[in-house]
Amino acid sequence: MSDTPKDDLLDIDKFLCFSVYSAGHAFNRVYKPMLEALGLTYPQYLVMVALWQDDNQSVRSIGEKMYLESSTLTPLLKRLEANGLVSRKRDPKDERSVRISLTDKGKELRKQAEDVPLCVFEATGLDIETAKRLVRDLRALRDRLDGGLS
Amino acid sequence: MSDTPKDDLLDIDKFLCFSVYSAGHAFNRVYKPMLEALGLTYPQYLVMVALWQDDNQSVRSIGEKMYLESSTLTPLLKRLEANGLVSRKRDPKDERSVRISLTDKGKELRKQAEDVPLCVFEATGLDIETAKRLVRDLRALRDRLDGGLS
DNA sequence: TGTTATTTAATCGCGCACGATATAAACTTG
DNA sequence: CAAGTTTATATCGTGCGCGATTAAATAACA
Repeated sequence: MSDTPKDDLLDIDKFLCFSVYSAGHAFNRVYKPMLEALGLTYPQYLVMVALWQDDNQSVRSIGEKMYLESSTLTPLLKRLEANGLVSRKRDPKDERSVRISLTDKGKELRKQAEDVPLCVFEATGLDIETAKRLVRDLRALRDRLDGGLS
Repeated sequence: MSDTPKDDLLDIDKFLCFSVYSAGHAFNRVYKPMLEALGLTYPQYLVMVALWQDDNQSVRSIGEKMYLESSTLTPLLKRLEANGLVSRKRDPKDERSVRISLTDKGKELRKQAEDVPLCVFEATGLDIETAKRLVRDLRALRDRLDGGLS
């Protein structure tokens, strides 16, 4: 009633960016205790999922899928390497790129991480349809936001 | 066809956490160049918005609204203080708490930041109804995720 | 061919974000 | 009022996340 269209816009925008921001932190808080048992952080877990889906990727390929820069990934991957989960080798066919492969230990971890997604999904309290719609909306949002920059 | 209900669940969950994660980064990327002109980072901007709405808050109060710990806010607020945007003073009525107040410069900045929200909203490419629904869903999601921990 | 331009990672500095811990003020009990 | 507890902020260490820069390898082309 008291809102002008402009106030409405400003409010929505403020809370949209913030609702994404704080929901991201909330996810982190839920994942953290579960992943601690696996010796992974939340971003490390996401990288491992990408590798479980598609092993032996270049840093560049992982970066494109995760929307992360090499300045973020290089140290993260070195930590995964130090924990014995992945190996980092220069590609013989193109020495500029580094290929990331799962070690046996890294492949093993997949089994131990098997029930994490379901636990998190239950923590969201969402039904499948709402979750699907949220995923669709957020991916479209991200692509719009990123698209405007390129 | 090939998806069992379980696969379905796992996929949705994986992408829900990731879609929030990557949308958060995308927002950051859109805000960054706009806020650079104001000398603010994205989290600093959110704190300033909280103060523009309600001046002279305690660190604790800001932390509750932002879902951030004092270990995050203290250095952030010191940077805002160093930039002359806020003042930090112990509350005489309770010397444990620190009250954060906007300086004149901090109040001035509000005008310069006035058109940021609309620019960002336009970058989202969303209509008001979709944005409102997203905000509602994400806040509910965050509260569910956080609620399970307490 | 040799020179230039592009691509790919790595490095560095800064600013979050949080858990664990510390410290000091305020409250609670006996 | 003294001793122990709870509260509010600060400090420290670790790990992202990114822009700017660097270095090395490859591609492009005159």
